[in-house]
Amino acid sequence: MPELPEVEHAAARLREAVLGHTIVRATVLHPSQRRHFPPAAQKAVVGQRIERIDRRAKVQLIHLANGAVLEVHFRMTGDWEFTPLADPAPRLERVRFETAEGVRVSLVDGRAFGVVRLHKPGQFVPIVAGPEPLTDDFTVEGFIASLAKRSGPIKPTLLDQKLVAGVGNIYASEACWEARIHPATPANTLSKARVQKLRDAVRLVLETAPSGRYYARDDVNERDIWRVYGKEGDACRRCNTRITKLVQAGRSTFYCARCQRR
DNA sequence: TGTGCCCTGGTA
DNA sequence: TACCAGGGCACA
Repeated sequence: MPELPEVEHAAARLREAVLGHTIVRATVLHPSQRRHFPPAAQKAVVGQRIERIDRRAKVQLIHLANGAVLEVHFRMTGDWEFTPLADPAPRLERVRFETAEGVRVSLVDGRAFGVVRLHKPGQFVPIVAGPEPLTDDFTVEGFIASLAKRSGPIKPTLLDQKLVAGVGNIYASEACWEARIHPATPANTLSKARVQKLRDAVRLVLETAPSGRYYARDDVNERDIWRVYGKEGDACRRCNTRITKLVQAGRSTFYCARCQRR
Protein backbone atom coordinates (compact mmCIF):
# COMPACT_ATOMS: atom_id res chain seq x y z
CA MET A 1 0.00 0.00 0.00
CA PRO A 2 1.22 3.52 -0.53
CA GLU A 3 2.51 4.65 2.84
CA LEU A 4 4.80 7.57 3.53
CA PRO A 5 7.87 6.42 1.55
CA GLU A 6 5.80 5.51 -1.48
CA VAL A 7 3.83 8.76 -1.40
CA GLU A 8 7.05 10.75 -1.06
CA HIS A 9 8.39 8.95 -4.09
CA ALA A 10 5.17 9.54 -6.03
CA ALA A 11 5.34 13.26 -5.26
CA ALA A 12 8.93 13.34 -6.51
CA ARG A 13 7.90 11.64 -9.75
CA LEU A 14 5.05 14.09 -10.16
CA ARG A 15 7.43 17.04 -9.68
CA GLU A 16 9.80 15.64 -12.23
CA ALA A 17 7.01 15.07 -14.74
CA VAL A 18 4.90 18.23 -14.56
CA LEU A 19 6.23 20.91 -12.19
CA GLY A 20 5.81 24.21 -14.03
CA HIS A 21 3.35 22.75 -16.50
CA THR A 22 -0.06 24.31 -17.18
CA ILE A 23 -3.19 22.19 -16.87
CA VAL A 24 -5.36 22.32 -19.99
CA ARG A 25 -7.93 19.68 -19.06
CA ALA A 26 -9.03 17.66 -16.04
CA THR A 27 -11.30 14.66 -16.46
CA VAL A 28 -12.92 12.27 -14.00
CA LEU A 29 -13.26 8.72 -15.37
CA HIS A 30 -14.76 6.95 -12.39
CA PRO A 31 -18.03 7.91 -10.66
CA SER A 32 -16.52 7.54 -7.18
CA GLN A 33 -14.28 10.53 -7.91
CA ARG A 34 -17.12 12.84 -8.91
CA ARG A 35 -18.16 13.32 -5.28
CA HIS A 36 -14.80 14.81 -4.35
CA PHE A 37 -13.75 16.38 -7.64
CA PRO A 38 -16.95 17.62 -9.33
CA PRO A 39 -17.15 19.17 -12.83
CA ALA A 40 -16.88 22.72 -11.45
CA ALA A 41 -13.58 21.85 -9.77
CA GLN A 42 -12.36 20.12 -12.93
CA LYS A 43 -13.03 23.35 -14.85
CA ALA A 44 -11.46 25.51 -12.17
CA VAL A 45 -7.99 23.99 -12.59
CA VAL A 46 -7.85 24.63 -16.34
CA GLY A 47 -5.27 27.26 -17.26
CA GLN A 48 -3.49 26.96 -13.94
CA ARG A 49 0.26 26.49 -13.74
CA ILE A 50 1.60 23.90 -11.26
CA GLU A 51 3.76 26.01 -8.96
CA ARG A 52 4.74 23.62 -6.17
CA ILE A 53 4.17 20.02 -5.10
CA ASP A 54 4.40 19.10 -1.41
CA ARG A 55 3.67 16.07 0.69
CA ARG A 56 2.15 16.06 4.16
CA ALA A 57 1.50 12.69 5.80
CA LYS A 58 0.17 10.49 2.94
CA VAL A 59 -1.33 13.47 1.10
CA GLN A 60 0.16 15.16 -1.96
CA LEU A 61 -0.53 18.87 -2.28
CA ILE A 62 -0.37 20.41 -5.74
CA HIS A 63 -0.21 24.19 -5.44
CA LEU A 64 -1.59 26.06 -8.45
CA ALA A 65 -0.67 29.54 -9.64
CA ASN A 66 -3.93 31.13 -8.49
CA GLY A 67 -3.46 29.86 -4.93
CA ALA A 68 -5.78 26.86 -5.26
CA VAL A 69 -4.51 23.54 -3.95
CA LEU A 70 -5.21 20.09 -5.34
CA GLU A 71 -5.15 17.52 -2.56
CA VAL A 72 -4.50 13.93 -3.67
CA HIS A 73 -4.70 10.85 -1.45
CA PHE A 74 -3.83 7.48 -3.00
CA ARG A 75 -5.52 5.49 -0.23
CA MET A 76 -5.11 1.81 -1.07
CA THR A 77 -4.04 1.40 -4.65
CA GLY A 78 -3.57 4.85 -6.16
CA ASP A 79 -0.52 5.82 -8.19
CA TRP A 80 0.57 8.22 -10.93
CA GLU A 81 1.14 7.24 -14.52
CA PHE A 82 2.62 9.72 -16.97
CA THR A 83 2.09 9.22 -20.69
CA PRO A 84 2.28 11.33 -23.84
CA LEU A 85 -1.16 12.52 -24.91
CA ALA A 86 -0.87 10.59 -28.17
CA ASP A 87 -0.43 7.26 -26.35
CA PRO A 88 -3.31 5.08 -25.19
CA ALA A 89 -4.56 5.92 -21.69
CA PRO A 90 -3.46 3.54 -18.95
CA ARG A 91 -5.69 0.83 -17.60
CA LEU A 92 -7.62 1.64 -14.38
CA GLU A 93 -7.28 5.37 -14.96
CA ARG A 94 -9.67 7.22 -12.61
CA VAL A 95 -8.69 10.90 -12.98
CA ARG A 96 -6.77 12.50 -15.83
CA PHE A 97 -4.95 15.81 -16.06
CA GLU A 98 -3.53 17.01 -19.38
CA THR A 99 -0.87 19.67 -19.57
CA ALA A 100 -0.08 22.23 -22.26
CA GLU A 101 3.36 20.63 -22.45
CA GLY A 102 1.79 17.39 -23.72
CA VAL A 103 1.81 15.17 -20.65
CA ARG A 104 -1.14 13.06 -19.52
CA VAL A 105 -1.07 12.59 -15.75
CA SER A 106 -3.30 9.69 -14.76
CA LEU A 107 -4.38 8.71 -11.30
CA VAL A 108 -4.56 4.95 -11.72
CA ASP A 109 -6.36 3.30 -8.86
CA GLY A 110 -7.72 -0.24 -9.05
CA ARG A 111 -9.97 -0.08 -6.02
CA ALA A 112 -10.99 3.51 -6.70
CA PHE A 113 -10.56 4.57 -3.08
CA GLY A 114 -8.23 7.41 -3.95
CA VAL A 115 -9.38 10.99 -3.48
CA VAL A 116 -8.71 14.16 -5.49
CA ARG A 117 -10.06 17.36 -3.95
CA LEU A 118 -9.68 21.00 -4.93
CA HIS A 119 -9.32 23.74 -2.34
CA LYS A 120 -10.19 27.12 -3.81
CA PRO A 121 -7.69 29.97 -3.47
CA GLY A 122 -7.40 30.97 0.16
CA GLN A 123 -9.52 28.03 1.33
CA PHE A 124 -6.84 25.42 1.87
CA VAL A 125 -6.98 23.99 5.37
CA PRO A 126 -3.71 22.36 6.47
CA ILE A 127 -3.82 18.57 6.76
CA VAL A 128 -4.51 17.44 10.30
CA ALA A 129 -1.78 14.96 11.15
CA GLY A 130 0.84 14.30 13.77
CA PRO A 131 4.58 14.88 13.39
CA GLU A 132 6.40 13.78 10.26
CA PRO A 133 8.27 10.69 11.48
CA LEU A 134 11.49 11.36 9.58
CA THR A 135 11.91 14.90 10.90
CA ASP A 136 13.05 16.30 14.25
CA ASP A 137 9.38 16.98 15.05
CA PHE A 138 8.94 13.31 15.91
CA THR A 139 10.43 13.48 19.38
CA VAL A 140 10.60 10.71 21.96
CA GLU A 141 9.05 13.05 24.55
CA GLY A 142 6.12 13.90 22.29
CA PHE A 143 5.57 10.26 21.38
CA ILE A 144 5.61 9.23 25.04
CA ALA A 145 3.07 11.95 25.87
CA SER A 146 0.76 10.92 23.00
CA LEU A 147 0.85 7.21 23.83
CA ALA A 148 0.25 7.87 27.53
CA LYS A 149 -3.25 9.05 26.59
CA ARG A 150 -4.05 5.93 24.58
CA SER A 151 -5.22 2.71 26.19
CA GLY A 152 -5.85 0.77 22.96
CA PRO A 153 -3.47 -1.82 21.48
CA ILE A 154 -0.28 -0.25 20.17
CA LYS A 155 -0.35 -1.47 16.57
CA PRO A 156 -3.74 -0.04 15.56
CA THR A 157 -2.85 3.07 17.54
CA LEU A 158 0.16 3.58 15.27
CA LEU A 159 -2.23 3.89 12.33
CA ASP A 160 -3.77 7.02 13.81
CA GLN A 161 -2.38 9.78 11.60
CA LYS A 162 -2.79 12.31 14.41
CA LEU A 163 -0.25 10.36 16.48
CA VAL A 164 2.41 10.14 13.80
CA ALA A 165 1.94 10.96 10.12
CA GLY A 166 2.31 8.49 7.31
CA VAL A 167 2.47 5.10 9.04
CA GLY A 168 0.16 2.53 7.47
CA ASN A 169 -0.76 -1.05 8.14
CA ILE A 170 2.40 -2.61 6.74
CA TYR A 171 4.95 -0.42 8.50
CA ALA A 172 2.98 -0.55 11.78
CA SER A 173 3.47 -4.33 11.92
CA GLU A 174 7.07 -3.99 10.81
CA ALA A 175 7.86 -1.34 13.45
CA CYS A 176 6.39 -3.45 16.26
CA TRP A 177 8.53 -6.38 15.14
CA GLU A 178 11.67 -4.21 14.98
CA ALA A 179 10.97 -2.91 18.49
CA ARG A 180 10.07 -6.39 19.78
CA ILE A 181 6.71 -5.15 21.02
CA HIS A 182 3.59 -7.30 20.96
CA PRO A 183 1.02 -5.53 18.74
CA ALA A 184 -1.74 -5.95 21.35
CA THR A 185 0.18 -4.24 24.14
CA PRO A 186 -1.91 -1.35 25.50
CA ALA A 187 -0.16 1.78 24.26
CA ASN A 188 -0.12 3.50 27.63
CA THR A 189 1.58 0.56 29.36
CA LEU A 190 4.78 0.78 27.32
CA SER A 191 7.81 1.92 29.29
CA LYS A 192 9.64 5.02 28.15
CA ALA A 193 12.51 2.85 26.98
CA ARG A 194 10.17 0.76 24.84
CA VAL A 195 8.48 3.85 23.39
CA GLN A 196 11.91 5.12 22.44
CA LYS A 197 12.65 1.78 20.78
CA LEU A 198 9.34 1.96 18.93
CA ARG A 199 9.99 5.50 17.78
CA ASP A 200 13.41 4.43 16.47
CA ALA A 201 11.81 1.40 14.82
CA VAL A 202 9.19 3.55 13.04
CA ARG A 203 11.97 5.69 11.65
CA LEU A 204 14.05 2.68 10.68
CA VAL A 205 11.31 0.90 8.75
CA LEU A 206 10.36 4.09 6.91
CA GLU A 207 13.95 5.03 6.14
CA THR A 208 14.82 1.59 4.83
CA ALA A 209 11.59 1.14 2.89
CA PRO A 210 12.24 0.06 -0.67
CA SER A 211 12.29 3.07 -2.93
CA GLY A 212 10.23 3.03 -6.04
CA ARG A 213 6.64 2.44 -6.70
CA TYR A 214 4.83 -0.05 -4.55
CA TYR A 215 2.45 -0.50 -7.45
CA ALA A 216 3.54 -2.53 -10.44
CA ARG A 217 6.91 -2.99 -8.80
CA ASP A 218 7.94 -6.03 -10.71
CA ASP A 219 11.68 -6.11 -10.17
CA VAL A 220 11.40 -7.43 -6.62
CA ASN A 221 9.40 -10.10 -4.92
CA GLU A 222 7.31 -8.00 -2.57
CA ARG A 223 7.01 -10.73 0.04
CA ASP A 224 10.78 -10.74 0.45
CA ILE A 225 10.84 -7.07 1.46
CA TRP A 226 8.99 -7.37 4.75
CA ARG A 227 10.07 -8.99 7.99
CA VAL A 228 6.60 -9.99 9.15
CA TYR A 229 3.95 -8.39 6.94
CA GLY A 230 2.17 -11.05 4.89
CA LYS A 231 4.45 -13.77 6.32
CA GLU A 232 2.05 -15.83 8.36
CA GLY A 233 3.57 -19.26 8.91
CA ASP A 234 7.05 -18.22 7.77
CA ALA A 235 10.00 -18.39 10.17
CA CYS A 236 10.84 -15.25 12.14
CA ARG A 237 14.21 -13.91 10.96
CA ARG A 238 15.36 -13.48 14.55
CA CYS A 239 14.20 -16.59 16.35
CA ASN A 240 12.78 -18.94 13.70
CA THR A 241 9.34 -19.05 15.35
CA ARG A 242 6.43 -19.10 12.91
CA ILE A 243 4.91 -15.68 12.26
CA THR A 244 1.36 -15.28 13.57
CA LYS A 245 -1.47 -13.28 12.02
CA LEU A 246 -4.24 -11.61 13.95
CA VAL A 247 -6.90 -9.07 13.06
CA GLN A 248 -6.98 -5.80 14.97
CA ALA A 249 -9.59 -3.14 14.21
CA GLY A 250 -10.39 -4.97 11.00
CA ARG A 251 -6.79 -4.90 9.75
CA SER A 252 -4.28 -7.73 9.48
CA THR A 253 -1.40 -7.68 11.93
CA PHE A 254 1.62 -9.95 11.69
CA TYR A 255 4.01 -10.62 14.56
CA CYS A 256 6.33 -13.13 16.18
CA ALA A 257 4.78 -14.51 19.36
CA ARG A 258 8.20 -15.41 20.76
CA CYS A 259 10.28 -12.28 20.35
CA GLN A 260 7.47 -9.74 20.56
CA ARG A 261 6.33 -9.86 24.18
CA ARG A 262 3.77 -7.70 25.95
C1' DT B 1 -13.01 2.48 20.87
C1' DG B 2 -14.82 -0.70 17.63
C1' DT B 3 -17.51 -1.62 13.36
C1' DG B 4 -19.09 -1.04 8.79
C1' DC B 5 -18.77 1.21 4.56
C1' DC B 6 -16.80 2.71 0.28
C1' DC B 7 -14.59 -0.04 -3.97
C1' DT B 8 -12.79 -3.65 -7.35
C1' DG B 9 -8.61 -6.39 -8.99
C1' DG B 10 -6.39 -10.39 -7.81
C1' DT B 11 -6.36 -14.88 -5.94
C1' DA B 12 -7.71 -19.34 -4.10
C1' DT C 1 -17.24 -17.65 -7.94
C1' DA C 2 -16.50 -16.14 -3.41
C1' DC C 3 -13.49 -13.89 -0.72
C1' DC C 4 -9.72 -10.86 0.62
C1' DA C 5 -7.05 -6.61 0.85
C1' DG C 6 -7.40 -1.87 3.75
C1' DG C 7 -7.17 4.20 4.63
C1' DG C 8 -10.10 7.14 6.35
C1' DC C 9 -14.47 8.40 7.73
C1' DA C 10 -19.19 8.19 9.92
C1' DC C 11 -21.48 6.34 13.40
C1' DA C 12 -22.82 3.69 17.58
